[in-house]
Amino acid sequence: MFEARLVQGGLLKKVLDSIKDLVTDANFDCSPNGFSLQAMDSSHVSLVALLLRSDGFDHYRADRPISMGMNLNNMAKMLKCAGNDDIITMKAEDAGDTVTFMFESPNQERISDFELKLMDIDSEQLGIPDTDYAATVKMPASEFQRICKDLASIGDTVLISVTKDGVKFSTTGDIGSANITCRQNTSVDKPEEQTTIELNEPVCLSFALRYLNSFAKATPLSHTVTLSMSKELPVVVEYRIGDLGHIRFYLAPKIEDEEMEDEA
Amino acid sequence: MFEARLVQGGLLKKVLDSIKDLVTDANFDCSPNGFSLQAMDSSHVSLVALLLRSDGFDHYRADRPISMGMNLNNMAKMLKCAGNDDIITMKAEDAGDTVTFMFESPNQERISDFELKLMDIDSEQLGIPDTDYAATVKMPASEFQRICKDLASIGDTVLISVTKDGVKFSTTGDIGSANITCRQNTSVDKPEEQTTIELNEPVCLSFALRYLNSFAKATPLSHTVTLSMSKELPVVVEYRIGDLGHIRFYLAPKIEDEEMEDEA
DNA sequence: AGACACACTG
DNA sequence: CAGTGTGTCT
Repeated sequence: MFEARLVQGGLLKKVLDSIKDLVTDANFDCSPNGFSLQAMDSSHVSLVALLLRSDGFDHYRADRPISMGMNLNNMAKMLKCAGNDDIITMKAEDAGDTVTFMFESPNQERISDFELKLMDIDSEQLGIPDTDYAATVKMPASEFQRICKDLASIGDTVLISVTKDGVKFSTTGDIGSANITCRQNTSVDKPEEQTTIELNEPVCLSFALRYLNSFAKATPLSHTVTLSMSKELPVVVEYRIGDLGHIRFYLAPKIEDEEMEDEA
Repeated sequence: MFEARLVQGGLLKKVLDSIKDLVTDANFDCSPNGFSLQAMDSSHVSLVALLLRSDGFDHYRADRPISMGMNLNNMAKMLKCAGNDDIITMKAEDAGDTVTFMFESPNQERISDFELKLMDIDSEQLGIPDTDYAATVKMPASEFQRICKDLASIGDTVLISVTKDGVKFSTTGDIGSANITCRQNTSVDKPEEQTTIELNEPVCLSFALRYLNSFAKATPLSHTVTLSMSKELPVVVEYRIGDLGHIRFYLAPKIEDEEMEDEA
């Protein structure tokens, strides 16, 4: 038996909106630790890892670990039927083939329950090592989203260069080129408006803007985003979800040779 | 000679927006009692009945009853040319083949008139008996609209069950199933946010969500909607239009056998 | 011309 | 919070 109650149901709605365009089907793992998901995007290029910790829920019970395979578009469709301030409860039997979403309006006048059919999904759970990164940039999520959107109108690849002073996003395309530099600023009043850089070693990596723009759909979840990078390793784009957990996106950098392949 | 002046011209715009997708051509009846329309939708499944009482207009004159056949899409197109707070006056000669819509901006700075060609339309005027219903549900129109929209994303038929405690909307589809229950609440401060149930006998009827969603286009006309139901009889979905009249939609329930036909 | 994003109002 | 209306971008 699995049961999880989240008073801030709107968070779950936003979580699904942020990954349903990237991943079509995925297994949610319900364990005593929490409610989590790890999946490759449908083109098998990037990886999404979601964790909602059990202690972040208002009630949580997972008698034994179960895995629930869902079509994320269908799940999102059902969650759209919840109000943004509804309380959402998920329930599933250990051996059942459905999951139930219960929505309670804040005043309890309206109670809905939606039953979604589960599906069997092959999934390779990758072990993701907890690395120390050469550079970690923390910046306002909306600013990162804006930059990725703007640069995508010029080119399709962004070169991210981090030095101790700041982070530079560069692209080149048919019509010209662009560089956007964000300087470190710890001086701003509000922490969520700060851009901070932790640097062990300067890094300089290229990524496909198309995926970064997909990741940026998680912007409504958090004021800030964290980019963690090391040479030749996938970037980690992380959005914290209140005190509930986080969603992390992984994307391998483009290598020069690969860029040529893309053009072909 | 027919002439009717409505200071709240926006109401007429909304009325047309709410029926033009359901009914393409219809006769408006202009009589001393008021301005009314009764028509089947284009697939001959549901029925629309509109009544705007003469005393709700700011000026009203109908020397003798006339019937004006119009293409509702064309009429709606013309009304779109009126501002939402324009004063609208309709005029027609007894034997003419056109109707004139006059729009006056609130400050009288702009006066337009649009002439629409009338057409001959066959119409069978059905007598609608004034029944006592087994159950009448009054609820916020926006909530009804939301429920019909949400459920249509899951299934195509809704089962409406009314008991003295509340009204339950249920559907089933390929991806799963859903139930939304609204409890009676007369305690809320504002009457337009209340859900109230008048019950002689519990009822349980199925309807095609497609039509209910068309009916719900009338939501901008009123804060509340009334659903009147009796076993095996068409549901009446009524929106009051200020103190001007009402618009009523009728839809026959699905019978089990009919549902099977739909699948074929 | 249509769709999306933003800002505003109920 | 949600719907509407506007403005912008594709």
